[in-house]
Amino acid sequence: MLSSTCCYNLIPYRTLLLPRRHGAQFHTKSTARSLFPRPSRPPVHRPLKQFQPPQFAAVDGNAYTKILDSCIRFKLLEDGKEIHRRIISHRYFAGNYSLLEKIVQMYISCGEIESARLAFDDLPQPSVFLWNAMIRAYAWNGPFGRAVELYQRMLDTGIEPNKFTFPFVLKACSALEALADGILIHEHAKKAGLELDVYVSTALLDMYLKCGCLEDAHEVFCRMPQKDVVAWNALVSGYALNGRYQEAVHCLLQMQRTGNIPNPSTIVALLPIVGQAKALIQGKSIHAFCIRRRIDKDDVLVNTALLDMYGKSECLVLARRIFDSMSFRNEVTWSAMIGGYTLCGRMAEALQIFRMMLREGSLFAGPTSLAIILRACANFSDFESGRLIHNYLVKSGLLLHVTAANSLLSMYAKVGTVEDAIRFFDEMSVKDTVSYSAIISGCVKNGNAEEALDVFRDMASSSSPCIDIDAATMIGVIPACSHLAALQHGKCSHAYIISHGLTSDSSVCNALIDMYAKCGRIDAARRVFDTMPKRDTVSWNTIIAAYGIHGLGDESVSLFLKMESAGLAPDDVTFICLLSACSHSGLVSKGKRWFLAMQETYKIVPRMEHFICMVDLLGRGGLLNEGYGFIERMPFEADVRVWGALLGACRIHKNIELGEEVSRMIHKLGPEGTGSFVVLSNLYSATGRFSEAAQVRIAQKAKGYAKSPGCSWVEIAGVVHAFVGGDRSHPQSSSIYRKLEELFVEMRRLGYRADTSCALHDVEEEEKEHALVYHSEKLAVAFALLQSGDRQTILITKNLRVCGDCHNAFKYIALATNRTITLRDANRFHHFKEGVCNCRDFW
DNA sequence: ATAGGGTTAG
Repeated sequence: MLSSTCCYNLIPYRTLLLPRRHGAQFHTKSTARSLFPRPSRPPVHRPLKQFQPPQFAAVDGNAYTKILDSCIRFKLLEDGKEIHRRIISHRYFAGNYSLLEKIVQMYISCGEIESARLAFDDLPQPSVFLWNAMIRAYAWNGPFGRAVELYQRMLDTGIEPNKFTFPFVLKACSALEALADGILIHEHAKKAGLELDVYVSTALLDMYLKCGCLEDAHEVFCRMPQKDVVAWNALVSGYALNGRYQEAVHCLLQMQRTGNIPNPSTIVALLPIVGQAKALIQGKSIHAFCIRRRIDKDDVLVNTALLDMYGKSECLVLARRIFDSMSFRNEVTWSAMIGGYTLCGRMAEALQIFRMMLREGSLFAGPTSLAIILRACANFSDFESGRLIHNYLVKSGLLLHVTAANSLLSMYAKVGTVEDAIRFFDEMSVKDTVSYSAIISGCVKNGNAEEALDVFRDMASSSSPCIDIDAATMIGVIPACSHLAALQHGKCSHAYIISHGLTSDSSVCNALIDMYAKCGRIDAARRVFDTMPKRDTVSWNTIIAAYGIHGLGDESVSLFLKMESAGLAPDDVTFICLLSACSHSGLVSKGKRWFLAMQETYKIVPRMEHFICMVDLLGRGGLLNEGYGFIERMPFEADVRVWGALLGACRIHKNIELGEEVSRMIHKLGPEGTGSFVVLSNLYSATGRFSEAAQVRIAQKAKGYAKSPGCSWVEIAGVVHAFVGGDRSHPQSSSIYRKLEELFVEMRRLGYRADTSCALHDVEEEEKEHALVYHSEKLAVAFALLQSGDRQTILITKNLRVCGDCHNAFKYIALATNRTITLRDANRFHHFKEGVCNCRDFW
């Protein structure tokens, strides 16, 4: 800053020190400034000297002290700096510590923490007051770590902290969630006999709550000599923020019993968790309390919190009533209303409110509101609205806001195409961890796991400080490994998780269990499950499903029973996992019993998915007619997937009459996807009715449904090699085909005969056999045999279900090569060893 | 007071 500007700035002090000419009090910074408007041109013609007494050194410290007081009060930085400069240049003041302390205070009040610190460090012996001021400055503005550091230095210097020091440094600990430091400071406060001071104990309470140590917080609270509403509110909000609904409500009741009346802050702290718990009855009674006490009158915060609570409890009528009755609404109010409609699946109203917000509310929709509306677009696959919001984001410049951009990215990843999402991702000006995580999981959800791993590699090599791989990222990456059955990648992810201390995160472990199971390593999956510190419902569901796809249904059932004794209630997904496990292991009667128990004992209303499992269970077990009757007795109309399960079973058991009947039902519903066409066509082929099979194929083509090509892949030394049927694109194609020919000679010698009923077309036997030879899984296994070491287990993954001939062929391949081969198809695992497969004879 | 990325089943 030029000194001329400083000269000008010095003018006001004189005025300030004079009696109030304007007869006005200076209450705030803004009034102070408005009373002294800056002149439009730099007042170089009014040099400082004009205001200096004839002998500068004769100005005593008192005058500067008074000027500095004004600087502190009105945050006049430039003026303060000038005084600082003068004090430095005149050694006369060098020993005037109180003046130098004022300099530090001045810098703090002007928000110049670094300058304050420099001045502070120059002082030989700062007073306790100044230590406190400096610690407070860090505790309020950050960096919070500095506050703790300074506190430590204070102790090292031999200064006793007082009742002001503790609250400040504790506030910094809260912000850092630095529990260890907090506990140490608690000890110091105890020793200093200040633990029970109102401010210290309130700060301790707050620190423990922010660090999630509710028990310690409660202990501090109990010992507080006077518990005011503020302390009670702190406790309520602590429980609420940590998701402890029961304790929060209990605390509210206790508070009232001891004569403390909840105020708006209490209500606003409590309501979010009431909404989360969907505790509508409690919510209503809180609402009634608000009406009785009239604390909802014209209070935006209380009303918005009430509205949000009703929205989260899916009680839109009451939410809307509050919304309509509010005379003043802010952005949060509108967003909460939109969020409520979104949660209940009412897109039209959600969008309507959003438009109203822009039109009537004369509000600018901020990043948070847009995140909510974009989530609505994603949930309802409303791509068009999403694009409109994209426009709005571009126009308003909010696209530069990472949160808003990430919401948009996630919308594209969920409802758009992977290409759109990737294009948008590449164009994002700022990317952070969330952006990367969103695109990775988006790719996986759209079936492009390879792309996901590519993005992850980019992410890992990025040097940006905003990008660090966290638990949520890994939860996106691990399923990519599961999809590809890329065990090496999965193991690397596991290593990363261990080395970065993420093993305590249940969701990460759940993803790992799933990954190991889908990569054929049920043993490793179980080890993760057994060693994880805390198992939630998803953990149990995952391990039950894991044994299910390995055909170990009995283990699934016994885990289900263990889940109960571990004190976790099974949910609807648990039963889907359990029933499909029974189905894959042929445990028909057990499955039936659990389906009944689910409704009677566990009071779970079966969803479409449960019926799919049951039809699959009955159908695979050969009880085709029972399956048909089961569908007819369903309480709601069966969808394509339920009939598809039965059709699949008809194919396995070669029941053509029922198959036709079922396919008629499917066509009545209108085919979704291509599955039913393929299954029906294969059913005809399997029973030798090739012309019908061909007709189905033609009908499928005519209606524009393409069959997704069968594809198999295998991971060799960390690289995934993929094959489609008859593939000759692989660089080692010729040796693969040669290997396959060799294998066939040996397999035929052992008794293998091609099962041509699986071939799709009405062609000569020999030609059919030829088509079967080059099914993708056979190519993959030939390649794997060429590449992998002698005794290694081979894992092949296929996107569709394995055909009967390949299933049979794999038994002979395992026998001929004396290997264990695992084949994971769209449905389950097949382990081939010494000429047999662990799965029951469904083919 | 609203709040971006996340695991299981079919």
